[in-house]
Amino acid sequence: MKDYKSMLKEYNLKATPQRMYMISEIEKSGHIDIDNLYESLQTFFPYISLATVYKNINSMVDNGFLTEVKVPHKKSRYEITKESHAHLFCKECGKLEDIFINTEALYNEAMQNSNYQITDILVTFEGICKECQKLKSEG
Amino acid sequence: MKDYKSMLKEYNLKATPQRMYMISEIEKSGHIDIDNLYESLQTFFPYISLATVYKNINSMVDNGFLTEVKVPHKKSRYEITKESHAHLFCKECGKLEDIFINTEALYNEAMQNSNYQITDILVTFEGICKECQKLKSEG
DNA sequence: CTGACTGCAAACGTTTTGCACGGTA
DNA sequence: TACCGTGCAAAACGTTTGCAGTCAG
Repeated sequence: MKDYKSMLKEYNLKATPQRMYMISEIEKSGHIDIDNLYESLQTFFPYISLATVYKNINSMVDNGFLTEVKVPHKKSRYEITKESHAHLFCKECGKLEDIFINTEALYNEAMQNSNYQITDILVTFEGICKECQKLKSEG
Repeated sequence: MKDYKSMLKEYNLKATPQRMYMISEIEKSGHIDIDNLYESLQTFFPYISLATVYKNINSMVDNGFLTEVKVPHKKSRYEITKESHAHLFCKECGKLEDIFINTEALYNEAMQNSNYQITDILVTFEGICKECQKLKSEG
């Protein structure tokens, strides 16, 4: 298992087996929602409580170790906090992927056209992924 | 009152007083969440049910008359569907505003760097609005 | 050893549903 | 008149809380 212990310690969280497995699952899937996370945890921890999953997700989000990603028409998903990036969301299969784009122009445009002091830019591209395009064309 | 009747008819919805007032409130505020909408409806319809507000919001969203806007750490807000635009969100006071930006470059970048067929781009700028900046500096 | 974490059950807030009545078209 | 929309109450969800026992540091 990766060095999840020190990752947690860095964020002042105790390294319990449940938490370490949560992190490994989130890392593996990239983005995961509560229900899928709970389900996959159950194979390792048959008696784990949904409340525990919520509590851990909340504390990890609160101290910045995880980031919540709101998705159109779906439950929120969680990812390990990393450098600023955008998301690709497939509205056919619900898949969510990272995409790194340059938001400097956006930032400048928004700063010029508003009187906000902008601190973050959230970008989600909605569309159809390659696999779903193929499925549709094969019909 | 504006021509809310024909707006609703266009979307195959019956023009009830409750719905027309809902639309006028959403239009007036730009973006509104369920609770505030319910509250403002009560001054006109003291016996209106929250369930009615939900049912109407859902049917209007379902057929595209309204659009749901997900906001960080807040309940969703609803706006009358209009041409593509981005949002400014003040994380101090929670205000949400429209901002029109050019997303062509973004679109091109995402099309080139992914194999998605992109249909929509959701952009939210998070920051601090002018009024809250002032309040903070006066602090 | 102590405080933090876990699992369970209950509580809570939000949203949806079923139904009888009333209003729109 | 027929059907859709309304209000009410109850149900269904999703999430949080309180508590007693356990574990990580």
